Amino acid sequence: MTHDRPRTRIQRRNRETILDAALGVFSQYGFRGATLDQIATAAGLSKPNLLYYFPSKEAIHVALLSGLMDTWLDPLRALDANGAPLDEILAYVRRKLLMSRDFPRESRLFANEIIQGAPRIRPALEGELKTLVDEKAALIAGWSAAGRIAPVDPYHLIFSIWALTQHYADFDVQVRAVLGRDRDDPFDEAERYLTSLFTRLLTP
Amino acid sequence: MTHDRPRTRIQRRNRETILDAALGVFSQYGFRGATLDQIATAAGLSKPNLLYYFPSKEAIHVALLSGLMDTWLDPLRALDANGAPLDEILAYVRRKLLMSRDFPRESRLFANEIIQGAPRIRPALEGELKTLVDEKAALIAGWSAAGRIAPVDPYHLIFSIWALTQHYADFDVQVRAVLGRDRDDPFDEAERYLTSLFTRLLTP
DNA sequence: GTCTATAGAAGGATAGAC
DNA sequence: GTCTATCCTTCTATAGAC
Repeated sequence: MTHDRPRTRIQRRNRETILDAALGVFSQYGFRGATLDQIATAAGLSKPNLLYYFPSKEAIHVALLSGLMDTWLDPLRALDANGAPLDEILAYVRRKLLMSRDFPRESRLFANEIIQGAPRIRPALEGELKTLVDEKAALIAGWSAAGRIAPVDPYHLIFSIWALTQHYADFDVQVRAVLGRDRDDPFDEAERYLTSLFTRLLTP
Repeated sequence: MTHDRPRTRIQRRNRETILDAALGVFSQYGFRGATLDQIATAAGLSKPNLLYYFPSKEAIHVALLSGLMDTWLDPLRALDANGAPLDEILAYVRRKLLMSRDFPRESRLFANEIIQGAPRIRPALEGELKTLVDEKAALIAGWSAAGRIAPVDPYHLIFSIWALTQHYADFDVQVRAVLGRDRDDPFDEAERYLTSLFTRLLTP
């Protein structure tokens, strides 16, 4: 059963190589726009060899997506009810921005999936994702009601954190085209800008 | 020359039908993921008939994109140096949010193109787009320096307006999945939230 | 202008040698 | 485990009848 749990080191390594190559291709072209040829070339393997490790193109995509949702939600999970409200939210913003900087392909893979109507992860959106957001929104609403941060819609606050941080990964090309080459690293600028934005927004 | 300037009413109407159908397909699947069959079916025409009006799949895509950039920048162009700074920026946010609500397919078409590295509109990003943003950023920087709005990086302010408004079009599925069915129209909520956000951010 | 039929290339997946 | 060869489907685009 090569397609279930890899046993040898070679198998594990090849699966990783394939997933890494596939991440690059899927994140740029979407599921339908990506081809096994592109992935095989990027992975340095033959097309049939790909299909020795994964039963189909879709299986590769699913493997990427199922690992992704957890990684994607980790920064939000870490939002701590016992911390200082503003600090907690600013730290969340920074974690999310770091993910955009360090894992832009994952961000674009996710964006592609959502733009296409989330055909493969809609259940996770309405389940796992919604559950976690509901929980953290309640926490933020509590902070807000207690006057520890300014009054704010907690759901749209979370949306705005997603939008503002993922923008720097998903629209990287546009950001760099507009800023030109004579400026700081966009992510350093973004960190200062977003910190200031959320501080002003949330300070009571 | 059917592919240049349409003459008859039928030609114009069919070209519009095709472009409308293509907008739906390209915006969801991206250029490579879209097929002429899908577009033909959506347009209610045969595949060869599509290629009677446009010379190729790419020509349809290009036709959509070239019209798009102008439409996309109109709300920013309308930012008026003679208006009240905060009102001008809030009005810009509202115009952009309305475009997300009323033209989500255009927003996703643009998002797909950027995520894929902007292979067809990179020149427009570095030219037309950058020029306009530079001009409006200078205007905003002037307002900021004069103390008429709070100090702010004008480029990242513009990015944040794009990110926050386009998010409600491009990630519509996710927004609705998280909010569930028992809430207001997301766009009404978003308008209140974004107005409040930018008011707090920019009030001196 | 619109259709059926089809060419020719590219795509996903399998067979079978090594 | 990995490859070459190949099957079958789908895709873009064209030919040619009407």
